[in-house]
Order: sequence, then structure tokens, then C-alpha cells
Amino acid sequence: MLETKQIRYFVAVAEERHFSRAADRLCITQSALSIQIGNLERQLGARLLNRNKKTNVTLTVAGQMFLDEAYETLEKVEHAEDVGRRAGRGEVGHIKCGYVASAAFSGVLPKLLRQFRAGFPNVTIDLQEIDTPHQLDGIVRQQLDVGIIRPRPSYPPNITAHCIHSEDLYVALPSSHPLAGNKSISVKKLLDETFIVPQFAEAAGFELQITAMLGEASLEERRIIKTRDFLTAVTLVSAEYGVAITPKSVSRLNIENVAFIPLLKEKSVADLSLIHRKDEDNEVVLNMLKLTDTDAKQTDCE
Amino acid sequence: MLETKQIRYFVAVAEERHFSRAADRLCITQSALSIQIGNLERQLGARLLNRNKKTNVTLTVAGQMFLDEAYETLEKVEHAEDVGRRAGRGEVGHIKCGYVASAAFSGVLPKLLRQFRAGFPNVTIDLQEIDTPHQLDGIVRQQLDVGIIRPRPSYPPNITAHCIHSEDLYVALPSSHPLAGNKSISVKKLLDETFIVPQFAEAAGFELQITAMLGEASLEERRIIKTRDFLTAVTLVSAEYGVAITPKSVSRLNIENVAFIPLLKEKSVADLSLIHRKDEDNEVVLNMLKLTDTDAKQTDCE
DNA sequence: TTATTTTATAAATTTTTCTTATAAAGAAGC
DNA sequence: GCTTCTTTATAAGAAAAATTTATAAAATAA
Repeated sequence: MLETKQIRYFVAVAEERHFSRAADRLCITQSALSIQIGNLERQLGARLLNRNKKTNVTLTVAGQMFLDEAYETLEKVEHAEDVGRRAGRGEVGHIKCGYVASAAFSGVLPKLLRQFRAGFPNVTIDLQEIDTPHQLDGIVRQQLDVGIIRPRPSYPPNITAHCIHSEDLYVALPSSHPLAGNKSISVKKLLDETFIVPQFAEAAGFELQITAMLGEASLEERRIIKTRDFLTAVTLVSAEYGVAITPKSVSRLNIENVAFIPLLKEKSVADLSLIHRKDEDNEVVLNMLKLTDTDAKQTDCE
Repeated sequence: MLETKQIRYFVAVAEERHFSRAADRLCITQSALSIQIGNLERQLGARLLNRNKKTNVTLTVAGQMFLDEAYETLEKVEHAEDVGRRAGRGEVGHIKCGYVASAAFSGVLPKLLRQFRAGFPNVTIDLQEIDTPHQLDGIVRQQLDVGIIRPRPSYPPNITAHCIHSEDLYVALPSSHPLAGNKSISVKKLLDETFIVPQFAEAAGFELQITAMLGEASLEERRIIKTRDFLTAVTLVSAEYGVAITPKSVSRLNIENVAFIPLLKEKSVADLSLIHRKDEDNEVVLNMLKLTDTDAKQTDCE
């Protein structure tokens, strides 16, 4: 098979139309070049150049056709080299990313994607809304690279998580509620209310956090309404079915007849975590993790 | 720049997922392969393979991406090699071919093209009807490779011609003509007729032949009608304006009220010649010339 | 003709690649 | 745990390839 070097040598002669000048350009001697071009012609069984002593060398018809191919071939080799190089640095490739629906409210997802795209424009991202259990499963089974979920107390052995976003909790009340005018509300004042709790696919994450906050055993006896998502929860608050605890960002929904009041409590924050395989070796994914690491420090997430 | 060999070596390891097996396949030792792959990885600055002692080697993400490029690159190199090889044998390329309008009647043109296409399916042919002087000019100026014309007494210095087709001459008479029932006609019996002569762009070729046949000085005084082409000539015969001498193949036109009678005379034949540059070095064109050479012998053209 | 330029060829040298031999390290069997 | 087997990495010498130097051959120009 032809070697890249042979093709490069031929292109040099074809462009210079002169063995000696081409040899200069290639930083070899004319005799080395003559031998190599001779070898190339012998390998192809075709004369590519008409040698004229004194005047310029000319291309044969076959030489002209081969030159076109030669250019394309060299470009292809360079491209392959470039892809290999950049893939090694994690600058080209693909990331499959899952996220829970409530992450969309927080604004952290578009921010993350925007930052990543700025640094790595040639990495494509396959983004899809998936519930937490399926994300964990997908990451273990290599069908997903990273996921964005509400933190959980524990993870499968090969998965690790770190916080990428943290926001305060708010209480959503009907505007007519006696506490609706307060600057802030303590959780103690809400113990008698009916709670509208987003109930996701599995009892974990955000629900666990709310349950813990209200005190064990208390939620079971309390009147609760379960909803599929935050939007439904807030809609029910608007209809005065009860109150809901949501991350601050949900207040941006701006639903009529709903007041969002900051919740007073130690560590009353709603986190979002990025999860990934502990032994991840895809440089593209590692670059995204690096980005969220430095990013997490900026947003002061403990 | 990467060498083809390095890429081939990498593909072998990627496919075998095993250094030693790949080395066997490449007919080199495992150590040589390890070094070459190491060099490749160092050149790219990227790890392409995860070496596992005992079990199989696996591709990194970068390795997988590079492998895709590697396949495409090797294909491209092979293709370039193939084009060079076949161009050298005149199996790929392009021929610009001109022909005079009357050549289309003879059937030699489609026959030639069909034969050439059967032998050289990857040679494209640019075919155009051009009058003889422009063909000669086009060939000299390299805008045309070959031409099909009626033979002339002489050609420009760098152009040569050889006969590729020969057919008998016929006389086209109105059906009502007294001689229309004859099996054949001698030229002497036509000396008093009005002649309809195809007058092409320049006084040469077929016209010269007819003039010579009728005897010098005689044509000038004779009543003649000049037409642009054979079809017009035969149409005028049909309208009883006179008689015409045509190659036999023109009789296929099957015009009403016209009888075609063989012309009796020594060497009363209409030839078609292929013209080309004497110093032609395009193997593609030379292949066509070879084909017409062997073909000419078959059709017994002196 | 002579001088000059250009490509081809021969021989020597350098560089690269390859092989042989061996080491290191993980996996499997006892 | 230890030995054995297998696999990849490394070092050193051998082989092959490419390159350089020197020269020849051929064509042009003075």
C-alpha cells in the first residue's frame, strides 16, 4: 500500500514541476526524491511525470488524475490525525445526558450547556428528560454518560455524584392564605396545612427531603396530595387545595393567586447533583465534569 | 504526518483486540507492533487502547473515533492507488470526441462507442458534432482528443488519420427516373443529370471525392444544387430536383419517391477516418486508437 | 564545442524498523 | 499464597529502508 510520504513527495514535484526545487521544499536531496518517485511509479505501474531535462517536468494524464486523488488523500489523513488528537483531548465526541424534569426550572441546565458548548463546540450532546431511577440504571449500563438529579442518600457502587446547583426552598401559598403577606415562614407554622407534594417515580430525592423536614411519622397522618410535577403542585395551590414546598426557581412560574414565601429553616435548600460513573475515562465527559467542578465552587455549593 | 502503515497497524490491533494476534496477522513481531502503536499514540498525544494483560485490549473513546477515521483514510488511500493504477493503464479518464454529421448515418459511431464502453466502462466520453475544420483545430489546440471525419488529402503536421469505416456509394434517384429500376448505375450515365451535392463548411472531404469522380472542370459547368447535409440532398431528390451520390448508409433514410441504386466505379467508396494527435500520450486515448485499429482490420478497410 | 542545468544511478551512510530476548504484570490453577 | 501461563513493554542487536554524497547522462544555451 502507498505511504503518506510517497504521496507528499509526489505532490511536491507536481506543484513545483521540478525535482530539485521539490527536494529543497521537502528538505531532502534530489536523488532521494527521484528514487521515491520512481518507486511510486513502479508501484502504480504508471508513469506520472514526463521528465524533461532542462525545462519543467510535466504531469501525464494519469499523473493529473492521481494528483487530484493525492490531495484528497492527504486531506483525509490530516483529518484523521486531527480527529484522533482532538478526541484524545476530549474536544470532539458525544455525551449522553439525562436530567429530571424539575432541573429544567432551575436554569442550571441551559447554563451548563451554554458554558460547555463555548469550551467544546465540537462535542454533541444528547439531552433527554429521564426520571432518577432510569438515569442511574442508564449510567450503570453505559447508555447514559451523565445525569442531573435531586441528591439521594446513596448511589449504586460505580456511580458518584456532586452538587452543581443549590437554591433556597419557598412555600407556595394561595394569595388569600393568612401567612401570604409574611416576609418568610417557618416550617413549624405549616404543620397543620394540607401539603401538595410532587411524587416522582420513586420515594427518594426531593420527597425524602420534605418528609424529613416535616418530621418523621407526621406526614403519614397528615392530609397530603400527590402530584406528578411541580407545575401541577403549584396549580393545585392556586386552586386552594393546600400549600407546597418548592425550590425558589419554581416561583418564576408566576401562577395567579399563588404567593411564594421564603421558607425559614436550617439547610432548607433544594440541590441538583450531577451523577456519572466513578471510572469514567471518556475525556469528553471528564471535560464536562471539570467544568461543573469549577462551576460548583463559584456557586458556593457545599 | 501519520503514515499509512501506522494506521494499518492500529486497525489490526483494534480489530483483533489483541497485540500478538494482530502482529501475526501483519506478519511482524509483537514488539515491533507495540512500539509502532506507542509511536502513533505519542504522535496523536492520545491514548487509543486500554491494555489489559490477560484479557482483551479495548478501545478508548478516542480510539473508537480514530478507528472510524482510520477505515475511511485507508479506503481513500486504496482508492487513490487504484485510480493511479487504472489511469496508467488508460482504464479511467475522459475522451473528447468530435464527429461530422454524416458519420451519424453510418452506424460506425454507436458501434465504436459501444465497443469502447464494453472494454473501458470507467472512461467518460464527451461527444459532439463538429465540422471538419473545427475538429482539426480542436485537436491541434488540445481541446479535442479524437475526431471522426471524411478523409482529406492532407492534414496538419501533428495530426494523423486512419480509416475506421468504409462503405459503397449509391445514387439517389427519383423513383420516376428512367434508371430507377437498374440493379446498378455507372457514373458515366449520370453526366447529364443535375447533381445535388452536400456542401459542408469547407471544400474538402466528400465533395472533393465526388468532384474527382465526375471529372475535373465538368462540375463547374454542370447544374449543381448545394445542400447543407445528406438529408436535405435526398429530400430534394424526392422532389425531383436532381440526383445525389451518397454513402450506402444514407439509403436507410427511406424517403418516399427516392430509389437508391449502387454506383458502379472503381474505389467508389465513402470512408470515415479517425483523426488524433501523432504524439498522443494519454493511455485512455491510445486504448481507443488500439480498438479502432483492430476494428479497422476486421471491416477490411484499406 | 563548452558550460550549465536537470534527472538518474551507484555506493556509503544514516535512520528507521524489525527481531530476538527478556522483563513486568495480571490472571488462573494448585 | 505460590507457581504457571499469558500478554504487553522494553532493550539491544540485526535488517531494511531512506537519505546523502558523488557522479553520470542528457538536453539546452552560449
